[in-house]
Amino acid sequence: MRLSHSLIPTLKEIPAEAEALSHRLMLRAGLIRQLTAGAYTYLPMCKRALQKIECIVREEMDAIGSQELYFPAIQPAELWDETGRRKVMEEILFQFKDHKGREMLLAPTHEEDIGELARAYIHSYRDLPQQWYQIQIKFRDELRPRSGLIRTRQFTMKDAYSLSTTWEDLDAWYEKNREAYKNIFSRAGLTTFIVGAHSGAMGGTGSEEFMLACDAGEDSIVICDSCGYQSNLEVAKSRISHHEALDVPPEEVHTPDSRTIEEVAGFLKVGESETMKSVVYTLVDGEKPLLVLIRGDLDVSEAKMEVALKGEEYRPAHPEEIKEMSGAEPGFIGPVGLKRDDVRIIIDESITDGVPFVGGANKDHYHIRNLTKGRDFDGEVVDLRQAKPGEKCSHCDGELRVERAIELGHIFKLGTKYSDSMGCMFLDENNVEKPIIMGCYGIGIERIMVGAIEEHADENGIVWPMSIAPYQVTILPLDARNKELWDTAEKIYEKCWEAGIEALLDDRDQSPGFKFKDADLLGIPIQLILGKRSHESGKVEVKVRKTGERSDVPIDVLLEDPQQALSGLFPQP
RNA sequence: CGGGGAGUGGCGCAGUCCGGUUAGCGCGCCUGCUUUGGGAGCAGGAGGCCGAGAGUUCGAAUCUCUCCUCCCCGACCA
Repeated sequence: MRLSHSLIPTLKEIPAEAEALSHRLMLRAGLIRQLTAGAYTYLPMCKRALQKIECIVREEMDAIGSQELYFPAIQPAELWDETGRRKVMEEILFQFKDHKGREMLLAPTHEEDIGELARAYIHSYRDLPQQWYQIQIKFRDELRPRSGLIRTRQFTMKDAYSLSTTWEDLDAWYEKNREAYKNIFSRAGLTTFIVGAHSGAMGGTGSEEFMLACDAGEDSIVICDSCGYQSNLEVAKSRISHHEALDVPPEEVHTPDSRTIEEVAGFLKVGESETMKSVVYTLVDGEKPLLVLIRGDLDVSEAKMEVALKGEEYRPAHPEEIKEMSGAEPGFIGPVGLKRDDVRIIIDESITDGVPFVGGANKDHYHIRNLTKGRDFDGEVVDLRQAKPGEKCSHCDGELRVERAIELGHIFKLGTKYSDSMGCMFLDENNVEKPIIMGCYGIGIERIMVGAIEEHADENGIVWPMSIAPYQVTILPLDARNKELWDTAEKIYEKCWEAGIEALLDDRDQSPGFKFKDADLLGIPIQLILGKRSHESGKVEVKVRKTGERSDVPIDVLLEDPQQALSGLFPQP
């Protein structure tokens, strides 16, 4: 590509809307242009990088025996009514009617299609196992798109689905995909963490995420440097120290207007860790109250809550419901003296037997000192606590640290959730009908690109890993009036393409400084610089973008066999 | 959805509080001349219904109301 006639609109100034590093660089390097919130035009440089990424993903998927197919993005809404997910995912669905008035939607994901396809074609254990995948656009009307391509309303996903007859076979596919993912990310030049994750509404029996540490990420991961434990913060385990058990009688105290933990602890002059937080929810099924108890200085992880409730739906209780359940306003709730006797109580492990805490009295403006679990109240004990940096690792004596991270991929053991709801059955060798056991494996294509920019960029701009670079080489003839030098540049450019090297030629009439700055910003791995001096001595200067290293290569050597002349700078086949 | 911020040529901004010639600056763009190893210089030029609508006024980018859009934090996020 010749830069003189290219759509690579680089910017000297940083557009005001961009904060994330990758977002700023993508705008400055002319990769993307925003059309509306969460929807970007992918300009040529961006499109090329994405295509490279897709190729890598495709190769690795094919290598594990996964078959590529392609589902429609437009879907009949009934398909989504079948699994109930039209309702569940309502907020993020783009819905519309076709010209006949039929209700349609743009697919935010494709499990329904997999189910529909599997039940149509898979009938026997002889058909299994199989894995299907696609690289497809997804539409999600995100509540808040953000940070350039990190969270958008339409994006490209590679989603794969394994179909197995047994749980052991699911494990095998899960492992194969896990390995393929490692290959994909390392080939794309990314350093990823594999962390235990929350399966969320996807259901299933286990899941892991592939994360890239970066400030612009939306997730937090917990890392223990001494034993290597890694987890998504929302499900991370940690150890905390507990206060001593004491046998002191409960005592009601007047705590006027002290509602929050901070106010209560301050009023009674005790530490927040000596108080107990009571959070009230309503279980949607049956509208029953749920009381969650946790130490005052700690927070509940919603993800752990979902796990504890095994997917049972819940919502924060309304103030009237709280009043009705406890007899007191929010702020004075506790486990003792509740109005209703059908309150389900779940207790975080931070509330240990025998340790006295200050908790709500279920009476306005009163709390109770020395509430003690096992003596005054009890309930199901589960781990609900969100880990914090500085806490002890649950596996060793190390200290946990927390880093921001971006989720690049997620692998799930789905199990039979969709097979059950959509009737995806097969007959086994004993003529017994069984549900297909599924796995599901996703990768955000754009996020690989964003991750590569985030991980490798320096103060001068993007630094593409060779494997996903839009072009491998950029040629910079510095003196537009020097006809001979210009011709050499043209020849090198032609030769590169003949040799299978994707080259960019900066044939614009610009100053050397301008070309250098632009080349660095664009981040093409190799720069071939043709200046007057080196040209006169028959040489081209080769600059490696990543390291800044420079070396000279004779022009005739380069023209003879560019691949050979630049070998060492290209990844080995 | 809660909180905060912003909409003025392609990009970055000033002007708005306190209404008043022709809306200004830098970058980019066009023409010419000079320049050519880290975003060149000079000269000339093109490009704007100041987010939309309604109102107040002799007069609105500026004041009032309504709406729309975008960004950031949070909530949410198979």
